[in-house]
Amino acid sequence: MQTASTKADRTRQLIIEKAAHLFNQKGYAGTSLQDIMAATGLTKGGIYGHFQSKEEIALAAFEHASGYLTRLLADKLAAHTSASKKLSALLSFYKSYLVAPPITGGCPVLNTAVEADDTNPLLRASVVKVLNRLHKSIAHIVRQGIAQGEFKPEADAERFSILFVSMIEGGIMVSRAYGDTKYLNTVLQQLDLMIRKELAV
Amino acid sequence: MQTASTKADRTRQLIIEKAAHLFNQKGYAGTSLQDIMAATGLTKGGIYGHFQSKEEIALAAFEHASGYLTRLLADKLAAHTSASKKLSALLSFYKSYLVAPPITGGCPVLNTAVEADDTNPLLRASVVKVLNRLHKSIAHIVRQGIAQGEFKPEADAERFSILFVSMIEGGIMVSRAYGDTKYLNTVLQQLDLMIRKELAV
DNA sequence: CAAATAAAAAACCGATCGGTTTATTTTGCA
DNA sequence: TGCAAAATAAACCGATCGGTTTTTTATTTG
Repeated sequence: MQTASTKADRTRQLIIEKAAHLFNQKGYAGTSLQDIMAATGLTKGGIYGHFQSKEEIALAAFEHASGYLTRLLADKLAAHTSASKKLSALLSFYKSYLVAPPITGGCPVLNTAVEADDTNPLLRASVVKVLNRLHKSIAHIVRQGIAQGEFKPEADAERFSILFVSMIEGGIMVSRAYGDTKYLNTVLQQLDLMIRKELAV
Repeated sequence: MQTASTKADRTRQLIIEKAAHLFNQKGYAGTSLQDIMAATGLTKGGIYGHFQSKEEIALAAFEHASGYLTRLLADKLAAHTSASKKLSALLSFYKSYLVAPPITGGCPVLNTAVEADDTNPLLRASVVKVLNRLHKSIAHIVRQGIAQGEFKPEADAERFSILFVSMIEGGIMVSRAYGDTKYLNTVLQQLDLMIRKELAV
């Protein structure tokens, strides 16, 4: 089974990657076809040969960005077997998030959720899917930690994953608004404390 | 000293109020002059007699929205003298935030911060001002609680206010993405726990 | 290497963008 | 109540919006 990387496939991928950065920085409404044309070096005809609408590009771009981050994250997790080390790996992943963002413009989930919640049902649905995956994987780590005897049996996995995601996204928003990593760092530090005090036996 | 409420003043206020809801729901880039015209019943000429640009409207609208929320919040605080009751009042304020949002479209600080952080320095600066006021007032409550003997002397006021704001904003984002108050409620519950376990003597 | 096919450029489309100018209406005050 | 001033409507502006059609150029593949 070959990758069948035709010119079209590569061009489509180029559009998605460039658009992902643009949408993440300037938002869906704030990014124009002209922006995407300039970033890819293509004309409208070239772009619309691969996509039917701007929204289709945005959807593909968000799925690319979130998929990429999810893969990065999964790699960090795979490096450890201990549940608390997995959670620590997540924290260090987000610690480097702002200083060297994998996708320019902050967290695509946060950005897309905030813009799309009232205006774009398809994008919102895509955000919910990603959030579900994230929650599921964090809750799974906690349950695994309980099963392995690392975490207290009465630890609430769902509850912890909700706090984990909310706190990090909130910290990213505040830190980006200030242009100062201090806020996210404080949140990450608190999460580390919660892991050691509330989860660990 | 009379309010000097001329027709112009009232019209300007109408534009600001209608625009605040529009910008908060659809964002700055996603809101057009046409939208504001439809919401106010004015034509472009009528609007541009009061403002010089769309950005000026957005700035005034954000300051109106955040000022309004700040005042609502200050009222809740003024009803109590105990520091822990003040913090609880803040929690219950945000608990009713999603079910009956004072400004349609969620939290203006969150929405504006996410959209403006990379694109609009003036709006971003205005967001930072509001965040600073919020942090200052929460930290002040904690310090007051320490002085009144309600809270532990070693409690870290700055740190708590960072966690407070980040957690709530993160919870709002997640709950709005899902269309389910559960996530914000979990965060608020955790904050209540932190107040009783980490701050209270 | 040539024919068939796919991809991209170029030109074009109506609608809408933010913003301005000019006329008209409404307001407030003497 | 009438008149100046303020407020708004109406018409207009060039630029840009997202999207389509047509033509040219690359890329396949037999």
